[in-house]
Amino acid sequence: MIETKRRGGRPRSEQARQAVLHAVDDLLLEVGYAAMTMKGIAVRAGVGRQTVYRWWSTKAEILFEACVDDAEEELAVAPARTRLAEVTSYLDALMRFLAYSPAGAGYRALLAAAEHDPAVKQLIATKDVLRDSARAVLHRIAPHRPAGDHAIDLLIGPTFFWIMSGRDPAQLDIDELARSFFHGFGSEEP
Amino acid sequence: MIETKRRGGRPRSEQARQAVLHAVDDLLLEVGYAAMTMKGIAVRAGVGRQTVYRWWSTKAEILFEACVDDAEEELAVAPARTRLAEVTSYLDALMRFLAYSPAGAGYRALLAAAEHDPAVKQLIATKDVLRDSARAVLHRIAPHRPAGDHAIDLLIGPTFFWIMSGRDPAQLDIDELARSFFHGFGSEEP
Amino acid sequence: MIETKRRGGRPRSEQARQAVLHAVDDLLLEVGYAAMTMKGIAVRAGVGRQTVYRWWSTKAEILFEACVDDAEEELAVAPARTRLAEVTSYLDALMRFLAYSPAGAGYRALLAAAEHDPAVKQLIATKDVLRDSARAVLHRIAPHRPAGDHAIDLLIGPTFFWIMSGRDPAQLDIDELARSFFHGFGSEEP
Amino acid sequence: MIETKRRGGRPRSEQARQAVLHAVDDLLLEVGYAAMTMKGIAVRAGVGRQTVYRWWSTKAEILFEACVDDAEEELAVAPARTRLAEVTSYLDALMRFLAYSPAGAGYRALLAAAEHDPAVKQLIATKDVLRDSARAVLHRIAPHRPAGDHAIDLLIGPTFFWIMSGRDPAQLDIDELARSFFHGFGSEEP
DNA sequence: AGATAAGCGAGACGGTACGTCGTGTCTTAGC
DNA sequence: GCTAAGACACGACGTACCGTCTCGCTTATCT
Repeated sequence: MIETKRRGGRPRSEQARQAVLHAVDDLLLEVGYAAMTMKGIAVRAGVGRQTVYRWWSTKAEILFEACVDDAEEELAVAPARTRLAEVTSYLDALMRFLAYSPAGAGYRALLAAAEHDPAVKQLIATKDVLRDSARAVLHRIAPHRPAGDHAIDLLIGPTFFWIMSGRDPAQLDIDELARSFFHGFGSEEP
Repeated sequence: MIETKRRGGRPRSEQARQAVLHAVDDLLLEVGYAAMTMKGIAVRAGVGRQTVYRWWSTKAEILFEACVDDAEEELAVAPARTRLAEVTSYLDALMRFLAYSPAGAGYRALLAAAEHDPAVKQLIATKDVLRDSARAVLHRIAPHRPAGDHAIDLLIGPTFFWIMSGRDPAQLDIDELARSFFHGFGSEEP
Repeated sequence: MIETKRRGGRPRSEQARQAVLHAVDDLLLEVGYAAMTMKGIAVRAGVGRQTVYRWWSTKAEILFEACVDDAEEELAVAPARTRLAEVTSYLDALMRFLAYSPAGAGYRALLAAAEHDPAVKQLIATKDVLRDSARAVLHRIAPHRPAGDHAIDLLIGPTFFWIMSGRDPAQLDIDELARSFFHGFGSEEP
Repeated sequence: MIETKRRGGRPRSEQARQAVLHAVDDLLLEVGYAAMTMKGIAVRAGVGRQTVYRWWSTKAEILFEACVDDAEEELAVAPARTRLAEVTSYLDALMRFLAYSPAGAGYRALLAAAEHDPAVKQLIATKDVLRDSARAVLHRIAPHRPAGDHAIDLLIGPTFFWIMSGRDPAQLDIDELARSFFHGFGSEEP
């Protein structure tokens, strides 16, 4: 039996769990990650503080649980006709995720928190949604290639840097980026 | 004259200023950005808390002032014989800065803080050391090109993403990255 | 039932309350009222600062709660054989209270603080231990009189002024004061 | 020569001295003794902080200098026809001084501060305006008596206690108090 | 007349208490 | 035995005032 041992007692309230996850989603957009507190989450969810601490250690854990599923879904793009279209479509999804999606906001907050806290770094390493999504795309457009990290970084890096350095997402030229992915800086000889 | 207006009053103590900047440098390495507090900085610097608040609003501001000069210096690479060597050399400096340099640790902490605080985002936007350094390199290897943001992102992005997503810096293949910068994902047709 | 409403939540810690009251008692004697701080009280009591602020607003409130019971007890004198003996005995208790008793030191500090802070003035007005004690004595020696404020001031005033103006308590002639209370300044015609 | 030794240097600014004394007077009424700060006094007087500290150690010293002359003057009553009138007139002046006069407010603040600070106690002991004024009255109405402390306390005490315990000054029966000063609590035998 | 010296307003200095807030733990009553 | 409520010890927050110091300047007396 995989079922966890339970010897009586009130079972965990799924309602409380959902309330906490939604509270985190809401608070992230309303006040931002830094101003989001465990106390605030509990109050917003209408839940006791101990109930929060019983199931999660930090706000990062809650946020991770709250946004990882959405993130995976948003980064999974449908196959396209050409390889260029496939990459373009993926980069578009990536940009939208990082720049506009609530789940993406959560992910960015977690990445930032990871920079300040090794525990968070370890947490998000358990499910690398960004690299996984890119790997899937690369596997489709070049099934005979190993799809190593190198290609993944080439694919994600420029868009990632654009967003993370605070540039306007609307001014990112996805098409040009997709072309450069295949052709590089230019035709000139290095 | 650029001279600051002074109508009496004790002048600012350069000694106190240096003590605070050094304290921030030290504390960043010793306890990390998250555990660094304004109070801790003041105590470590042997300075009154009001003196810190008088000249800086947040620890981010202090850290920015403490590491921006070093960052600029570390990212300025000497010209190389070939364009490939130039890029390789730059990517190496970039990787070392982001992954190993104390100034780079400060910069990463600031980037992360910017994700949580718009004020910090604005602060680091006043002096984009990363983009500026890449622009300088690109100007040398392709003087006839405008050196737009697109090329900058292609150059920095992959390395930046590698480091920021927590990968081992030692396993980053700088040479391959430099080649790909010129040639793209590969010879295959999109 | 007078019972306070309680719908869950950890109950107030009587231990913490006592610790705070004792800390105030101790600190008043050790460092004096002026040097006594909310922070110092909390530390001395081994209690969080929030716990102090949760139940009291100012050090004056704590001190009031800490010494009002003792004050009442010390000012309640046993009935004596003659009216003169009764008054003498009361004035002696009053002098000892104001000049030597720890509770009296607290009361003097509160009277002084009331002079600087209307809130304290209002606080000590809720339980006028001095006037109450005098009223009790006057009621015993002259049950047929209304025991108005006038007589109370005649009774307490001289001793009170002697102590509050910093004179040596030992040189106060209680017997003479008691006699004067009945006979006034002297036999001379006004 | 009593003149202080001075071998050159700018003389003390009488204008600054007056500004400080007036600032203290004003601030005492506006914000009260407790909220009055050395910094606030300096700012209000338009004077450097060091200038205040150069001539006075504490706000109590300034206040003492600012109100002692007025106090003496206000407590000096003109001779009256009868001894009863003399005492009544004095008690009235005493009540007005303690309850309504700005100088009296300063004096009450100093008395209160003395309760918290021995230095202030010592300061106001150098010039006991209350006892001095009462002694003068007693000397006039009973020149053949030594005018010891006992009579002074009988005279001042009741009014002093009335005011200091926060009673409404308007409800103090000066005439009754004056009569009682001569006759005591009543005709009953102790 | 020039030097010397002390007072002046301004304001930064190292400290420390303020009252508030968030932390993670605990102890209730209620379901 | 999980829940909501809320008190607990702890410590950082940013502000205010402490008393001291260091500026440039002014105003006097003493060579």
